[in-house]
Amino acid sequence: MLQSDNPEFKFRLSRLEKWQAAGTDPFGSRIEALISASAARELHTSETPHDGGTIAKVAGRITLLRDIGKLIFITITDWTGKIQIGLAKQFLAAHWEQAKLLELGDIAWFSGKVGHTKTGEITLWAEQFGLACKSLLPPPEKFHGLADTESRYRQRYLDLSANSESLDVFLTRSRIIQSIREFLSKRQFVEVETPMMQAIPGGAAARPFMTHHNALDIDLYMRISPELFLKRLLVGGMERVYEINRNFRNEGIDTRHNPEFTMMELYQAYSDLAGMMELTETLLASLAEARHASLNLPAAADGKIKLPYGDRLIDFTRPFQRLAYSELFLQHVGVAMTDAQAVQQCAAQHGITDVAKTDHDVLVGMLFERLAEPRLNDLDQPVFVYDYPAGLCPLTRRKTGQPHLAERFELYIAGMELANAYTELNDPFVQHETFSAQLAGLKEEDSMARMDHDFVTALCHGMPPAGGLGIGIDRLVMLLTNRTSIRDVVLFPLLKSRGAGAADAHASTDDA
RNA sequence: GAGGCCGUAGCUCAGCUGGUAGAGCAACAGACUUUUAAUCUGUGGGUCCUGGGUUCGAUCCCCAGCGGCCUCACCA
Repeated sequence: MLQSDNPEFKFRLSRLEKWQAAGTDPFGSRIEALISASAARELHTSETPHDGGTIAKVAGRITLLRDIGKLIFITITDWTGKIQIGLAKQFLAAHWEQAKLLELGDIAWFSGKVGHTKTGEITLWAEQFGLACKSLLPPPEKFHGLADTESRYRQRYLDLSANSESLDVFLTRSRIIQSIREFLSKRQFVEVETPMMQAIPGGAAARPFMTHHNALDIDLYMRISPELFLKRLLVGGMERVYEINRNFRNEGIDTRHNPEFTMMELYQAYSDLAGMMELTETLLASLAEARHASLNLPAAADGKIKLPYGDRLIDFTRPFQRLAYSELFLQHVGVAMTDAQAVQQCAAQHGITDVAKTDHDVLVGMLFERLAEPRLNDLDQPVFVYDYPAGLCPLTRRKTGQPHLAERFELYIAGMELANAYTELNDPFVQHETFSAQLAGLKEEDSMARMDHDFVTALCHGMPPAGGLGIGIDRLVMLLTNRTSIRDVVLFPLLKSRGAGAADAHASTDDA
């Protein structure tokens, strides 16, 4: 049997049987006419008498229970908050026995007048109540909640029900994504879904997950990016498209990387890098402003919108800082990025091997990541880094008159790469060449250049000039909810399995 | 992949120099009609992550493994 060795389970099971003996289904069904805990609290006014005014019916999980004899105070929690329920023997005479059966973790409904206690606590004085669902296992500690990180990730349902901050993060995540959809809808973007299983994993530089289709007997890859499909839609005349969905990258896991992560990618015909910069800045500033307002943070005297992140404040006030890649390179690496000889020398000095055989732009990229990028961590303001070495950007339009540069920016906030945008490459000749040319010193999966003939054919049919943008949604949520680990904003982050039989996510609660 | 830290009751955590484990909450029995993490009295509850080793004796020391967190490497 389930949990047959667990004494706690057995005690709760005996309570369940008492409910059944009284004619109550312990795993009940639909409940009508409910209002939320916060709505019920709002029914209370300064004129409301102690023993209550308006009748309300609420339901939720019992998170606190104080039985003081002929009176029981229960705090129930739903996803809008908490409300105290008062159960008095004198008002519930016939059902008092059942009131005494309620215990922590049970889900129950109560209806009665909303009043308050002598200490002023808003209280629904129950006239009727019922069990909605019996809980057979004890909830986490009522005061400290569930603190063990591993349990919080493996048994997220306990984290959500015991830790209100965690629930708040995920409700906020949903609101953020909804705001993004509304923002893009106002700008006439349409949302689409493109394949997550792809024959050629394109659009980014990352190792893909492989899978296999049995009936067709073909290997497929989980997508690392939707880019090449979204751009095909531009060719087809869908002038403003976006997708918010998962990408999969078979790489290391840390506080900023989960193997599956959510990305928003959009493409806008007849726009360009500058258009993407304006869109990004407007979108992020408005999201930050909304978050700032919902946190009830005091308005700064200078009108700036600052949100706490870790041990600092990030200033989302427009305009964001803009720094040219070449200037950052010169400043932090110490040589001009166009000076091939100096770059080689410098690379060798920093322990990079095979300098002579490695492509110039790749060396520049390595030095930049090593010496310049870390300095962006120190900034308390979002910063657009723009005009990347062309060799690193095989899907990006070259800068007019400066073919060694690509019209690309990356947006860094608090040391995280949050967004990446291009003026899209629509020249099929250049695209064919960058797909073909393996940059010296790079493995194929690191180069972003995998030949996709159909994509080149699409470009031959003509893709309007366009701007493209990708925003890491998980990281954005991290920033806006002040979480420094991506696992705190992904509902079910990938963890190692706990081994056959005993034990994965449900080790402590599954069949004995 | 490397290094550091961690794993003790359902939950949150103590545990000294190596001498077979404690608290709070939760549970169980009882008292209590205005509590706020209610309070009070009493009771039960342990594969000290797993497997080896050292030792008269290991939660503690050593080795290996499993899992988690952090830093780094790779990446977004």
